[in-house]
Amino acid sequence: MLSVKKDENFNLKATLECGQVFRYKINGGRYTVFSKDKMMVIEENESSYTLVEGEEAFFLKYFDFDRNYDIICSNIADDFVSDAMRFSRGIRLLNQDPAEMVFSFIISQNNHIPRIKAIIERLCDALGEDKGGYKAFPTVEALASKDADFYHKAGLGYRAEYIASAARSLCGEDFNKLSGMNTPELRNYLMLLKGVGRKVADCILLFGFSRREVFPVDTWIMKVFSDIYGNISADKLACLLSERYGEKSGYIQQWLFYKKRETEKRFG
DNA sequence: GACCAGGGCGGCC
DNA sequence: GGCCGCCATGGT
Repeated sequence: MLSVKKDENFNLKATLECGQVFRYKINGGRYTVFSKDKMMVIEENESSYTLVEGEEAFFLKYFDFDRNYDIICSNIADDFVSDAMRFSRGIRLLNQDPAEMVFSFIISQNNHIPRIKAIIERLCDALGEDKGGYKAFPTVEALASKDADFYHKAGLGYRAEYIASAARSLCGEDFNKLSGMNTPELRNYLMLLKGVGRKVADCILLFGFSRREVFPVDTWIMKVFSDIYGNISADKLACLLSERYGEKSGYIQQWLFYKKRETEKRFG
């Protein structure tokens, strides 16, 4: 049975709660994580995490274990960034399913994380394949089989037609081909989908296509940088930060996002 | 009962 | 290109 060290490079709870993933359950020291049609059950011990259910190779790829986080976390230029890094140390960027990210982050727009999770769970229950004990994330084909009215009744509000439209657009699309596109090309392609703007596209690129040079700018990141850069548009800020932080952009974005939300949760 | 949320769209200039 | 009002819904 696979075990990994519980150290400064892996904090499972923070990794799951930092807003990059919507399908997981935490019961004390027992974590259940869902991705595409897979399920992983992980138990936390005093010094390690043990994968008690699920595929080992999938687990290692999903939790980004082919990357060296000592290097990623070293030589951080800005003080407020290294502060956030220390606060968030142990967060790993997950390698998630591209299609699942497309629909999850369309749902995420102008929405609270608890509600995003509830909506996604409802969609899985209604349209996901029964895997015996749990439901898979719905396939693009399954999502394309329903119309906007169905999603409206599922409580998606004005995002109902976005989901229906995106599903129809992506039906039959070759995601391996998409993975071969460079980041600007792929961003342009994603932004052709209804309901996908710069920010949602960047989340899909970062979490679904492992483009670590991308720096998604949402309302929380805007709060972090508004006093530094003043009155700047989210899109401009995203370009600027991606250029400044390069391949560390995704990690830095996650540290800042997590710290901002956690501290505001406590005091605000 | 406001206010806000991992924003995007359409209309306007 | 940039700005602005609106969009459903429900958690806090």
